[in-house]
Formats: sequence, structure tokens, C-alpha cells
Amino acid sequence: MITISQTERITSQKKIVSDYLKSVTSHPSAEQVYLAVRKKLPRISRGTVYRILKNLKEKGEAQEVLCKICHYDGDTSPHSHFFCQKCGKISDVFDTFGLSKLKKLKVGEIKNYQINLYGFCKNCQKK
Amino acid sequence: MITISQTERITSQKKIVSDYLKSVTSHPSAEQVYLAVRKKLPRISRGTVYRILKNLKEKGEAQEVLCKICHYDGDTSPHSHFFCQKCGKISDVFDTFGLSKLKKLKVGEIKNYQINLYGFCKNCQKK
DNA sequence: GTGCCTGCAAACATTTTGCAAAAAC
DNA sequence: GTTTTTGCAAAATGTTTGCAGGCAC
Repeated sequence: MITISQTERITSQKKIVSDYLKSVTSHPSAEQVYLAVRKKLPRISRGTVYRILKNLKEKGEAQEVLCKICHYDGDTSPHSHFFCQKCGKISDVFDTFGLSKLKKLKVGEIKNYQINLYGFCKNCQKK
Repeated sequence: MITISQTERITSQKKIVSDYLKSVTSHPSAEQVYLAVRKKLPRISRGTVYRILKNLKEKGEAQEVLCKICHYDGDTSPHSHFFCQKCGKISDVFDTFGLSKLKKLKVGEIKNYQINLYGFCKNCQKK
């Protein structure tokens, strides 16, 4: 459910969570944000951290990495997935975007990869 | 924890879950697999479904899509992520693999995307 | 018969939510 | 003073696990 508020208020909790997230490159989980932020705001609650993270995401100031419910695909051939943000449908996309480039990256040994595309599917676009 | 068994046994539960997963392209969640499979095996339990799905994944006969705990990134610029399967570290990868190609896909309207790379990071490779 | 696998229920982990009090404006 | 936001605790959701009995081999 999207919360529509006329005038969003700036609170110290929001500022500290936002500043923390922008100051680190460690990609913390919600729990890790909670533990870190609690050093500055010992009385902050998990609920508040979750609400603020969701709020930051809605405003486009943070993004989720690896998230939500686990889905399974019986097809293990190299392909990508499109997630419709309206109807929730997950579709296959058989295009690898020239991922041979991947091997040239210097991040480490790449064993596997996933490309996730988000948007509105053809069916939902019509509406 | 990886379960090492000397002789894996073929059970009707495993066969039906595996067959179901390979017969659909709907990318069901574990719960959806459980509900579907229960039509053929009314007494199967969630625990068994979760164990079989994990088993299929370990054998490379199924893959997970969108999974596990939610992590946040305060950097919303276009970049990808590398997940080390040994130490769990998440690193940024600033390479977009010529994703302008994305726009040409006919799946729908793409608003956003994520590329997730899995493997062993440089530090873990040394060990 | 041996030992892996299952069903069940409880435990665990993660996230959301209702509500009264507190804070922002 | 009004309305949003918070802290708290409980609930909801998703996943794992211990164990006794069942089944594959």
C-alpha cells in the first residue's frame, strides 16, 4: 500500500538512516542498517528502519538488491527475467546482452549471473 | 549447510516436484509449488517442498530467481552487483554491458534493471 | 535391515502493522 | 493544534529444523 502524505516531514531518524546508507558501500540489509543506526539513535526501532528504507526506495534515493520472495525456474539455460511491477508476472527473456564481456571483469571468478528487468509488461501497458 | 548423502534416493515427492517445475514457465514461489503439487500428493508438507527445491538447485536442475534477504544500496546510479558465494560480500560493478540494447526488447516497458553476478571474489580466490 | 527421506510441528528469520505517544510544522 | 512519524509489540509471512516413523534400495 502506498502512503500518500501531503507534507512529508524531516525527522532525525530519516536523516540518519539516509546519511548512513549513502556513506557506505557495504550494501547492508535492513537489520544491518538498524544495528548501525542504533549507535547514534539507541531508541530507534526496526519498524521505523523498515519504513524509512521503503520510503527512500519510493523516492528513488535507495535501491533494493536481492530481494523478496524466492521463486524457482526449472529452466537453467542462460536467460534473463522480466518482472512486471503491476501484475507481478515473471517472464523469460532469451537474450544475453553479449555477456561474454563478463569474463573480462576483474571482480573475481564469475560462476553465474542473473539479469532482472523491471517494468510494465505488454498486457499491463495496454490498460 | 550442504547435505552429503552417499546414495540419493528417488521418491515420488521428488519426481512430482521436479516434473511440475519443469512443466511450467510461471516461475512459482515455494508456496506456489507446494499448493500445485498438493493436488497430486495431498499429504506432502511445506518442509519437503523446500528441501526438494534446495536439492534441485544444488544439483543444477533449478535456479532461484529474486531471492533471500533484502539489501539496500544508497547509490542509485546504473551499476551491477557481484555476490561472493564464499564470504557473502556484495561489491559494486560499474559496467552496464551496453544495456541500451534493453530498450529494443519487446517484453514491455523497462523501467529499471539489475545485473547480479555470482562467484568468488578476488580475496576468496586466493585462499 | 539400513539409512535416506518425509510429515509434522515448532522454531527461526524477516517484514509489516495497529495503536498510543511524541515530534514536526 | 493538526497531522505525520515514531516506538513498541504483536502479527504476518517465509524458511529451516528436530524428530519419529516410513519408504527406497
